[in-house]
Amino acid sequence: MNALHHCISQYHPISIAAWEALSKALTRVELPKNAFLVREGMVCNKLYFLEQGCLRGYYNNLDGKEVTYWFGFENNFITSFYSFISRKPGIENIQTLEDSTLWGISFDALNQLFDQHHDLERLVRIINEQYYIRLEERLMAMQFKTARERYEQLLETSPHILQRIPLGQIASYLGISQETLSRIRSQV
Amino acid sequence: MNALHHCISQYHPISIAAWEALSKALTRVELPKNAFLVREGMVCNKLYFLEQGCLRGYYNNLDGKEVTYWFGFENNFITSFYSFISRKPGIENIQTLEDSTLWGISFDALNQLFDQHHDLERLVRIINEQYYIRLEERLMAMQFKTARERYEQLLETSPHILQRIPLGQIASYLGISQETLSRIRSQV
DNA sequence: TTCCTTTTTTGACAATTGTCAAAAGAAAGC
DNA sequence: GCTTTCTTTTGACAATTGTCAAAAAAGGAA
Repeated sequence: MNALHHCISQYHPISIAAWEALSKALTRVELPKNAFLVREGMVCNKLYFLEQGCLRGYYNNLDGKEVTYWFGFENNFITSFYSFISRKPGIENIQTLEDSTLWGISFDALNQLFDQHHDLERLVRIINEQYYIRLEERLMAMQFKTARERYEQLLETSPHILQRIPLGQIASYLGISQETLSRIRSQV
Repeated sequence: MNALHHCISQYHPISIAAWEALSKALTRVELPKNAFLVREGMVCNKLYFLEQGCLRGYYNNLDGKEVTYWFGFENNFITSFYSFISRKPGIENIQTLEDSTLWGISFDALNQLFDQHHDLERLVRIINEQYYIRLEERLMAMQFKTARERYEQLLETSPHILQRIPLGQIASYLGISQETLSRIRSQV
């Protein structure tokens, strides 16, 4: 749980009371490789913090293909955001790509904590904002950069992805076919 | 200011005290068509609510082209999000596309209100979350849909954009060239 | 109205990326 | 070690989209 506390403190420090209440509400989750944390069609009731391992978010496209649009690594917050926020079934699956250790908190427990600890709600607001900025950057890249540029950007900003994730999933994440990504890599 | 109050209440009701404090902190801004609300290289110090009119967010790409990635209409919240949150200069310009009326609040004033009114911070957290979901949907479309599909989706979800915005800017927003969009339109 | 400016469309061609199929390479199990 | 399975690369070709240039259409101002 130290990793979570350290991660939190980089966003916004919270009171000891808030941290203690939060700690009590957390459940430890250990999953082997290729297990599912969230399945499509279900309401996602938990927000997770990933202490160790890695995961991907994907959905099954109409044509039957898996579409990976998201990876999670150590110290990332993980949930099926749309489902968790809207309380409706989501279309996304979240799957471990390695043996993983997470800490989870339920939607209800989190909202109760918000009522009791204003600083905890502030923390979450600030984290949300930072994740929004990241998403915005990704959208910009997707909208205005070529496949090659997106790959080179990934090499710079997240080289660890290349070492931990199969190429086909990275290609999907970049919005290109696996063959195109393979050709881009051979021409650098 | 009624429009703002109504808009807020659809996200999360706030106390009368919070609303009164917020009202006092707001400044009315009226801008003619083609005026700038935010300029690149500046720190954006205000969050706006658009009561009447429409705006676009864009930046100047390396090759000299304007890249439009965002439109705002009535009842939208408007800011240079990265700059407003991180307190650093942004690369984006925000420009009116029609005569517009907005209400603005400064970063400092908003954060002071957060300290005094927990429910106001909750409101902003919830609004942020809804905007995050919208952004996520846009990223999905950009990543996994063809130009034609993205245009048809825009026709369904935001037909008003077509009637108020020049084609070149819509094309940029969809991540395609104006010529391609023109051809897509002629083939429907 | 007429002129001038901006916006949209069209044509020709080039560049990028996708698809299908097969081969090569790497990893995991026995 | 040897299979078996999964992952990555390569080839050939098709489809999509971009670029440049010019024409057509639409909108504003005098």
